[in-house]
Amino acid sequence: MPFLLLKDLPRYECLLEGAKEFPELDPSACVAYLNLLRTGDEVYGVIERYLSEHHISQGRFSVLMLLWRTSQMRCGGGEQTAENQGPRTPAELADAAGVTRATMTGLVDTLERDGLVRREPDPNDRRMMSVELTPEGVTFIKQMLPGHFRLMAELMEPLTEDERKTLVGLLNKILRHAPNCGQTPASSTLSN
Amino acid sequence: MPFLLLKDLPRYECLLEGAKEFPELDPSACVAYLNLLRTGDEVYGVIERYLSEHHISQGRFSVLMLLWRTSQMRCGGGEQTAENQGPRTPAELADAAGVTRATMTGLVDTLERDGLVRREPDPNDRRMMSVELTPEGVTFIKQMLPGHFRLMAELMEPLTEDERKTLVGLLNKILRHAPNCGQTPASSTLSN
DNA sequence: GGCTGATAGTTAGGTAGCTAACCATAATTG
DNA sequence: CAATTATGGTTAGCTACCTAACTATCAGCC
Repeated sequence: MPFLLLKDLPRYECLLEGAKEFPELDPSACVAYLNLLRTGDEVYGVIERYLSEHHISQGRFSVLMLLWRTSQMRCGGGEQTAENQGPRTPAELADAAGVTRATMTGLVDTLERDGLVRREPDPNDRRMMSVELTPEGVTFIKQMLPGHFRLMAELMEPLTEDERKTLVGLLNKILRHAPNCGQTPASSTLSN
Repeated sequence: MPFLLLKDLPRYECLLEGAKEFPELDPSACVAYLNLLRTGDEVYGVIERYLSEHHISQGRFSVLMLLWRTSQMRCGGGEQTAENQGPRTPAELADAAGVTRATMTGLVDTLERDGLVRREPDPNDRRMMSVELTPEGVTFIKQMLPGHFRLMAELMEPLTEDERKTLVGLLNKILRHAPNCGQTPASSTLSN
C-alpha cells in the first residue's frame, strides 16, 4: 500500500534550503506531516503482509469485520432495531467502510466468490441485498482476529501507555482540524 | 484515499469488551493504531483534494517532485556523479517512490500523455529510458508547490513546535520497530 | 392511480497498485 | 566467444478505488 511517499524522507537541512525558495514551506510542519504518513504507511504495510499471507486484503478483511460485528450484535440480545443491528446491505457497508457503493460491489463479489459471504435479497425492499458471513467466513475471521490484534499490539509496543495517550491526543488535534484545511486560501494559489 | 478504515472508530469500551474474548487485544494499542491510520488517512485526503482540483494525483505529483529535484540538482553546480543526480530512469523513480517498475510505467504514461514529462532513450544503455520534466511540467510543479507546502503547514498548525517534535519522536519509535513486527509469532496463529 | 424524485446495486471506464512474464540489452562466467 | 545471469521497461491480468450512468424499486405527492 504505497503512498508514493519518497522512500528516503528529505533531511531537515534540505527543507530549510527549500524554504528559501518557497516561503510557504514550514520545515517542522513538513517533517511532522511526512513522518505521520510514513509511519502510517509502514504499520499499514505490516498488517497488510499478515493478511496477504492468508490471501486477503485490508479492504476485504474490513468488510468481514463489519459483518462479524453485525452478527455479534444480533447475538447480543436486548432490543434490536434497524439502527443498531450494524451494517449489512452493500450501501451500509460502503458507508461504514468509507468507500463508494460501486467499490463495495467489487469487494463483496470477491468475498462471495471465495465463499466467505453470501448475498440474500432483502424481504422488505426489493432494491436491497443483505450480505452475511457464511460459516466459512465466521471461521476465517475468528482465526484471523487473534493474530491481527497481536500484530497491532506488537506495532505499538515501543510506546508506553502514557506515550500512547500523548500520541492519540496529538493525532486528535490534527484530526479535528483537518476538515477545515484547504477550504479557501490554497484554491487561489494558481492565480499567481 | 480510503483505507477502508471504519469511519467511526470503535469506542474504548467496545475494545474492552472485545478484550474479554480476545486476550491478544490490547485496547490502548488498538486506539493508537487506529487513530494513527485514521489521522494519516484524513490528512492525506486533504492534500489529495487540493491536487485533484488541479487534475493530478498524489502519485503523479510525487513523480513530478522527484524529477524536479533531479533537475534542481543538475542546476546546483559542483561535481555531478551518477549517484547524486537524482532519479531519472523509470527504475530509479520507482525505487525512490517505493512502487514497482510496472506501476511507474503507468504513471509516466499518463504524465507523458498530459505533456508534463517526456521520455528520452538513454545514450549509454539501450535498455534504459530517461524521464524528464517538460517546460510545461516545470511550470506546473512550480505553481503547485506553494499551495502544497501551505496546506502541509495548515494541517500541522494545531500543534506547537514542541508538540511536533514530540509527535515525530513517538512516530519514529514506532517506525523503527515496525519492520521487526510479525516476523515469527503471528505467522503461527493459525495452528491454534 | 400516475407521476416525479430518491434510493439501491451494478456496470463501464479510468487510474493506481500488485505479480508474473516477456523481450531487449548488458554484464558475468568459463 | 558462447552461454548464462542480471537488468530495464513494458505488457497482461488481477484487485481496489473512483465517477458517471444505468435499471429496478421505493417513497411521496397530487
